[in-house]
Amino acid sequence: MYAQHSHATIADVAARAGVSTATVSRVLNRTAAVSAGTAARVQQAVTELGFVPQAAARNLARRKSSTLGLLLPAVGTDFFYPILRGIEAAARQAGFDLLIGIQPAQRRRLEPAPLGDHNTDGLLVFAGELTESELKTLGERARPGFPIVLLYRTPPQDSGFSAVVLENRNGAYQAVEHLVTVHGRQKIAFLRGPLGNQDSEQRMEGFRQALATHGLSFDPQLVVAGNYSVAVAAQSVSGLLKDGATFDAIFAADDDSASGALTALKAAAIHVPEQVALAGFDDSFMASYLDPPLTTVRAPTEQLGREAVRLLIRSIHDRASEPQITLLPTHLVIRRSCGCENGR
Amino acid sequence: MYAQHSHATIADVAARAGVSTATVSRVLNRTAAVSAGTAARVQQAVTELGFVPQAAARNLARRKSSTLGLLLPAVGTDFFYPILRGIEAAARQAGFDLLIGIQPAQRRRLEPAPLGDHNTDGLLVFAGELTESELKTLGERARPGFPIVLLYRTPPQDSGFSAVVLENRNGAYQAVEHLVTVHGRQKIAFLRGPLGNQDSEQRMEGFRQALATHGLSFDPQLVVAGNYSVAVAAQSVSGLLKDGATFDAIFAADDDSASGALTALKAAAIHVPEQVALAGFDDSFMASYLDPPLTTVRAPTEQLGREAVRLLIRSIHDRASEPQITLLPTHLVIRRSCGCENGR
DNA sequence: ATGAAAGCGCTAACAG
DNA sequence: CTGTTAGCGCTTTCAT
Repeated sequence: MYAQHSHATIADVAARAGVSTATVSRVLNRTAAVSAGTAARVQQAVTELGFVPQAAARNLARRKSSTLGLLLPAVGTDFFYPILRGIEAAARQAGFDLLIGIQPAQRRRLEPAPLGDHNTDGLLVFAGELTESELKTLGERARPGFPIVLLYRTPPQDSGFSAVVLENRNGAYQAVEHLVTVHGRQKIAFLRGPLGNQDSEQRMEGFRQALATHGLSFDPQLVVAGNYSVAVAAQSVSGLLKDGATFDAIFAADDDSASGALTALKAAAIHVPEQVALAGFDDSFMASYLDPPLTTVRAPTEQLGREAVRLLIRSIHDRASEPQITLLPTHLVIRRSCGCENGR
Repeated sequence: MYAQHSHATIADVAARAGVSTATVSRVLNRTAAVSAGTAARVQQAVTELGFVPQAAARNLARRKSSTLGLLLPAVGTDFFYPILRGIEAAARQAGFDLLIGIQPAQRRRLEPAPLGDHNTDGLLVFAGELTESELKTLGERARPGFPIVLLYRTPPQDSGFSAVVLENRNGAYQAVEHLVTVHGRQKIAFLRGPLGNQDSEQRMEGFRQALATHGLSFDPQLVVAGNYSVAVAAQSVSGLLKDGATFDAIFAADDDSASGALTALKAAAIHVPEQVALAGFDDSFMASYLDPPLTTVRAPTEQLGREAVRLLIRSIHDRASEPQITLLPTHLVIRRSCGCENGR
C-alpha cells in the first residue's frame, strides 16, 4: 500500500552526501557540471542507500512520462513476440518504458483509453482490426499532435500519424511470379486474410499484378478466405477441393493460412508441391518446419518494431517533424513447398 | 517534449465547475460523498475539457504507481501471447497499468532493473531462464516486502515470493500412462526441455513415475534434448533413429518439441501413431493442427496469467499476506497422435 | 560549481 | 457536503 515508504529519496542522498538535492539531481542526470569530488560523494551515497529515482516524481517534474504505449489486438499468435521484442529493446535503449494495452476483441467501441497522453509520451498502435474511423477517434481523443505510430497500416489522410508498413505488393508479386515462371503454374488460388485488412489487400494486388504481367487470367472463384488462421484456411481449401475447383498452386496471404492449406491438401492426398505448389507470406517461426518447408515472403518483423519506435521517439523529441511512413522491404525465401529442390 | 502543455488540469476543471480541486478529485475517485448537483457540474466540466488525470501526478500523490511490471525472457513464441492477454486483462480490470520488460538472452547479469519498486507496485516474473541466485538478487534489490510473483517457477526458500505453477508431474503421468495402458506402448522416449528448467524436470518425473507404476524400466538412452524448440527436437529424434534406437512412443515435454518430433518421424517415413505414438505438453495453439492432431496435456495458460495477477494484487493490497503458491491443474487432451480415433 | 526555492498536477488530511 | 492547505519526490530557474 505504501509502496515507497521505506525508500531513500533524493533528500536522503543529499543529506548523506552533504549537498543539496539540486546537486544530486545534477549528477544523476548530468544536467550541469559538478566538481569531481562532490560527484563522487553523491555517487557513493546513491550506492550506499540503493537510491533509485521514483518515476512518478521525475515524470511529474519533467512534464513527460518517458513511457511509450503499445496498443495490441486481442487476437494473435507467435507473430507478436518478435515485434514486441523489437519494440521493447528499442524503447529501453532510448530510455523509455513500455506500457502495454490489449484491445478486447469483442468491444468495438474503444474504451476511455487506458493508454494515452495522460500516461505516455506517444503511442504505437497495432491497428490490425481498427477501422479508419476508430483510428481517427484515437487521434482526436489525444491532445493535438500527440505522437502516434501505426504498425502495418497506412494512416488516414491528415491524421498526422506516422507508420511503418511492409512492401506487400512487391513481395506477393515475387512469390506469384516465381510460381508462374519457375514452376510453370497457371491456375493459382489465393487465400486471403480478413476482409479490409490492408496487408491482405495489398498482397492480393501483388498477386493479381503478377498474373496480369504473365498473361494469366484472374479467377475470382479461386480467391477464398484464409483469415490469418490455420483452421479457416484448411476449411476453405477443403471447400475448394470439394467444389471441384482446379488449381495447381496456392498463394496464401500469411503462413498460418499456408499451414492450414497444407493440412487440407494432405488430407485430400494431394501432393505438395508436385500437384499443388504452395507459397505463403511472413516467414513466421513455423515456416521452415512445415513439411515440405514453406516457400514464403520474409517480413522483417522485429525490425518493424524497432523502426516504429524510432519514428515514435523522433516525433516525441521533435514535434515539428513531419509524419513519416517507412516502407520495409520484403523478399522471397525459397524452400520446398513451391517445387524448388534447394534450401530448407 | 512538453507533453502536457495543452492539457486541462484538475484546476481547470474545478474553475469551470465552480468548485475546489478537492471536490473534483472526490467525484473523480468516489472518495467521499458529493452532492448530486455538484457532481453533475464537475462531470460536465470533465467531459467538456476532455480531462484525464495525469498518471504521474496521481501516482506521486497517492504514493503508489498503480502499475504492474512484467518481466519476460527474450526467447519465446506463441506461448506468450495467451499469458500476456490474461495478465493484461486482469491488470486492467483491477485498475493497474502494465509495464513490460524483456530480459536480454545474452546478458546473464541483470541490468539495474528497468522495472522495480521505483515505478511499479509489484512484479510478475517469467523466470524461465533465471537461476536461483538471480532470483534472489531480484528480491534483494527491491525494498523488503516488494511484491513479486513468479510464473512457472517455485520460489527460492524464504524469498517471500508468491508463484503460480503447473501440475506438471501429474499431467505428464496421465499422458504417459495413457500411452502405456490404452495403447500398449512399452518403450517410450522422452524429449526433455532445457536442462534445469523446472517444468521440464517435473514432467520428466511424471514420466518416470508412470513407467515405474506400470513396471516399465527407464532407459536414459531414450531421454533426449527437445529444448522447447521444433528444430532441436527434430534433430534429436533423427539422431535417435540414426542410432538405431527402438521406441514405440515419444512423450515430449512441450508441443513445439512434439511438432519437431513429428517432422523427423515423417521424414523417416515412420507412421504416427501406428508405429510411434506421440504426446506433447501445453496444448498450444498449433496442437490441433498438426497431422495427426496432437494428443497433449492442456496447460491453462491464460488462466495462469490471471491468477498471477490476482496473487500479485493481493499482496500489494495486503502486504501482511503470506506468500502463496497456486498449483494449476492440467489434464490430458486426447486427439489422434496417441492412437485414439476420436476427437481432433 | 552549488544552494534555495518554486513548482509539476494531484490527493488527503483537516476544518468548517 | 465542500474548501484550504500541505505535501508526494523530483527538476529547474535564479541567485550567489
